Order: sequence, then structure tokens, then C-alpha cells
Amino acid sequence: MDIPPRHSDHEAHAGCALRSRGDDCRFCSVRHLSICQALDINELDQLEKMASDSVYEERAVLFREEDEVSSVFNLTAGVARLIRSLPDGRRQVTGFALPGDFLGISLEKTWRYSAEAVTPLVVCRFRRSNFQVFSENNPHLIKKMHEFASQELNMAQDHMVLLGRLTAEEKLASFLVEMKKRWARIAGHEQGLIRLPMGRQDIADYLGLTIETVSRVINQMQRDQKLVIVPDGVRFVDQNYFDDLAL
Amino acid sequence: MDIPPRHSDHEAHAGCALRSRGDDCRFCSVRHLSICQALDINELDQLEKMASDSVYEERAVLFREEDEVSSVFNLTAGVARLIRSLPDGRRQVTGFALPGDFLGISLEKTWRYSAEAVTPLVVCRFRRSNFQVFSENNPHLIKKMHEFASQELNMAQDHMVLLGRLTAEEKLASFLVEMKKRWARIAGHEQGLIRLPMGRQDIADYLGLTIETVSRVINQMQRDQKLVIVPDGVRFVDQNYFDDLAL
DNA sequence: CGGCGCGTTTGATCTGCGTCAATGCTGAGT
DNA sequence: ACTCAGCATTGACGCAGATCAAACGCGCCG
Repeated sequence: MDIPPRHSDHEAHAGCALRSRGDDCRFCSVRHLSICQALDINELDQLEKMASDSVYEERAVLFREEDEVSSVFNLTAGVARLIRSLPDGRRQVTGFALPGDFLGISLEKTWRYSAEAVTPLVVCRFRRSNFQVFSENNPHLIKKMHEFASQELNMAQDHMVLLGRLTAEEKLASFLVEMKKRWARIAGHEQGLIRLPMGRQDIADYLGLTIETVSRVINQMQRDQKLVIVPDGVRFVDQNYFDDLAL
Repeated sequence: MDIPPRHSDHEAHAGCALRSRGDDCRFCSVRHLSICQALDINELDQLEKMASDSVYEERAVLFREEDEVSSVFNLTAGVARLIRSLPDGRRQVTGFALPGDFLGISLEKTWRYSAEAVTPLVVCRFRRSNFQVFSENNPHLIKKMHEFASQELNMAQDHMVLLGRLTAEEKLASFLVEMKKRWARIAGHEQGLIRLPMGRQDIADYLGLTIETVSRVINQMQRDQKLVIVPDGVRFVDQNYFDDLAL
């Protein structure tokens, strides 16, 4: 049961919490975080002509593993989970996409993972063919994309260490520290709050654990006065504890 | 105790088993596997002027995590392990580099992993600054490098699934199938033999297991007539068993 | 208000793999 | 041939985290 995206090119959601690009790349709230930081005003104008905003509801599927890559996405608001599934239903969440993240940096013809909206989502979408042509004429952009790809590769390698060699407690600490750092880069976050819009099951599938272990470890941390669990996230009480444990 | 590389620009190892580029890129045995496949004869000539072959002994360190990236490498013969270490000594092998693999595709200023020779090694080495200038004037090459980076990202994501969600038996089966496929792409391999030049400890650190578990699982597979252990590797007896288990 | 659905928490028990320890194998050096 | 060093194998045992099962909390809707 896929939920199709609501398209909204020149209407709607102005003033809404989800508004982001607002049909003018110059005012895009994630511009300085995204690959668009490589572009000057003129290039931005060109790119804007190819862009279309899309909104997805919670749980909506942006694309599935094996689907053809017909569009690439710049996430402007919300959180998505990136998933690889095994035939028997086991899942590995390979990452969470936050505002400013780009989906489609790889040159493969088909997606190698699925993407689903964890929260309501706004994306800036491009037809891949258009985007490819545009990028091939913009060396700045190509280089920025390679930088982003390098960055992703590093994060992937970090995550291999986490999955292969850390204990459950270390995994959770690393995850929370990572989320804290990533939210801190993004404007409009409440100081001190680590937002966790994804469910426990997603966290478990990201860390290679079960939902019960995730729950137990987080609640134990709360009992030990290392953090407090609040609606939609946690707050660190003992930052040193986390810095010591995290990868 | 680092073992420094023996340099050999216009001498030595002609006729030796390790000879590969032989100071003429046109005859390089890994050209069609490596990023050099993007280059025509003229470009290859230019690149050759910047290249220098280096040979490393078994266990030699090519570079360490945190080192500055002053050179990038094209592996022409041998096998290297790529390692991330934790402060307390736990290791994660993030990958094995085989002939044709390129080290230094990322644009970061420092290495994020160490590389060590599993077997004696021949590499085609470039000063990073030279290579960077050259690549910026060769769109073909840039694109090929981005392709290689995409490929690596996919492999990293596969590996996350393996580390996070597979059993020890599935991990070993996936590893062996992966090695079989990778050797098959490389000329000069003996049909049917899956070469495993790395030690059990390296395999364990690659799969997020202990050396004892690796040993137990492989030997159990032999007892169950799924494979036979031979010097320097294994041979599949029951290919279906592995295809069913592997990721 | 009450009941229902869904995600989370908590408890009891199990088990796959890690840990610890001993033994075996192979190849290099004397 | 003997010894030693470095890996690999094998066995006994323990534990971190999985599994199974039950209860909890909370928002939603009739």
C-alpha cells in the first residue's frame, strides 16, 4: 500500500512548517547544507527550472530497492529511512536521511535500497536525466557530489565498525551522539534536544539489534541518569558518558 | 615496525610474478579492471609519466588511519586489507583490496583507514596533487572515479546488511561467494579455486566474528561436504548451498 | 467515557557466538 | 632432525543479546 506523493509546484504549504524551498532556491533553508552550496545564483536559477517540490506523508515510499532511478532527491524537510531487506523479511536500515541530504548520488541505474518517510517529508525532486546533463556542465557540482559521496563512504565505514565490533550500549551511545551532531548542523533545532522521530524498530534495524534490546538499553541509561527520555527524543544528562562510549 | 616500500622505477622485477604495469600502462594487466579503463592511449601516456611502481612486502603498511593522503594507489598485484581500529584494539576490516582496486577515491585530506599488505604487493602510485590536476582535466576519469565510488558505496551497504543481520554461517557463505566472484574477474586465477590469502583473523575482523567462530564454521562446512579446504583457499563442492545462504 | 490499536516496555528463558584454554600443524632457523 | 613461532583447530563453558510472552501507555474514534 504505497501512498502516492502529493505534488505541489506553485501552490500550497507556504507558511507551513514543511515549507522549505518555497519555489525559490535562493531562500531554501537547506541550501547551505545540500549539494546546492556548490552553485552560484545563476546556476541556482537554472537548477530551479528543473526542480519540483513533492510532499510525502508519514510511511510513504519514495522508491524501492530495484526500482529504476528516474528521479533524484534533495531532502528539504523531514526524515527518511533507507532500507535494505532480505528475502525472509530481515531488514537493515543503512541510514537516515535528514534535511540537506541527497538521494541518488550513485550512478547506478537502479536503487539499491528503499526510502520511506519516517515523518512527513518535503523533497526537491529532479528528473535524473535532466540532473545528469546539468551536473555534467557544472564541474563545481560534480566535485561537490563526489565530496558528498566520499562523506557517505566514510559514514558507511564508521557504521561497519559499529555493526561489527561495538556492544549494544556502545551502539546506542554512538547513534545518539551521531544524531545530536547531525541535528546540530540543521537550523531550527531545539538546543539540547536530540530528536528521534524514528521508531524503536527503525533504530534497532539501524544498529543491528532487536527492538527489545534498544528499549532496554535506553531505559537503563535513563535509570542510570545518563539521559532523560522526552516526547520525540532524548536529552543527554551525562555528556561525558556518551563521549566515552561512542565510536 | 613499518616495512618501507622498495621503489623500483626503471629496474628490477621484470619477468617476476609481481610485474604488472612494467612501466608501460598499455601492457598493464589490470588496466581493464581499474579506473584506467576510462583513458585512451594518449591520456594513458600522460598518466604514465606521473606513475611510479612500488613494491611492498607482506605485512607492510601502505598508510595509516589519520595519515595525510599524499599518494593514491592503483593496486596491480597482491591483496591488501583495509582496517579501522578502535582505541582498545578492536579491529574492523572494512574491505580487501584486490588487483585493479583503487585506494584514494575519497577527497578527504586524511586516510580514514589503514592499508596493509596481506601478500606481497605491487602498486601503481601517484602523488595525489598530480593525480588531482590530471583528473580535473579528464572528465572521463572523473566520471569513472565517481562510478567506482558508487560501486564501493554499494559494497559498503551490502556489508552493513551482512554485519547487522546475517548469522555466522551466512556471513562465511557470503564472504566466500564474494571472493569467488571477485577473483573470477581477475585474469590468471585457477578455475574453481577460491584464493584466501588473508588469515583467519582478517576474515573474522571482516565479518564481525572471532577467529574461533570462523574456523569452526569453515571446518563444519567441510565436514558437511559443502567445500574442501585446500592450501591458500577453498573449493566449493556444493555451490547451491552457498548460493542459497549468501546475501 | 470506554474500548481498541499500535508502539513500547518489562520479565523470563534460551542460544549463538564469544571467551578461555589446550592442542595441532607447518615452515623457518640451527 | 629438533625447536620454536605463529597460525589454526578443537573443546568446555559463559554471557550478551535474541526470543517468547505479557502488560503498559496513549492517542483516536465511536
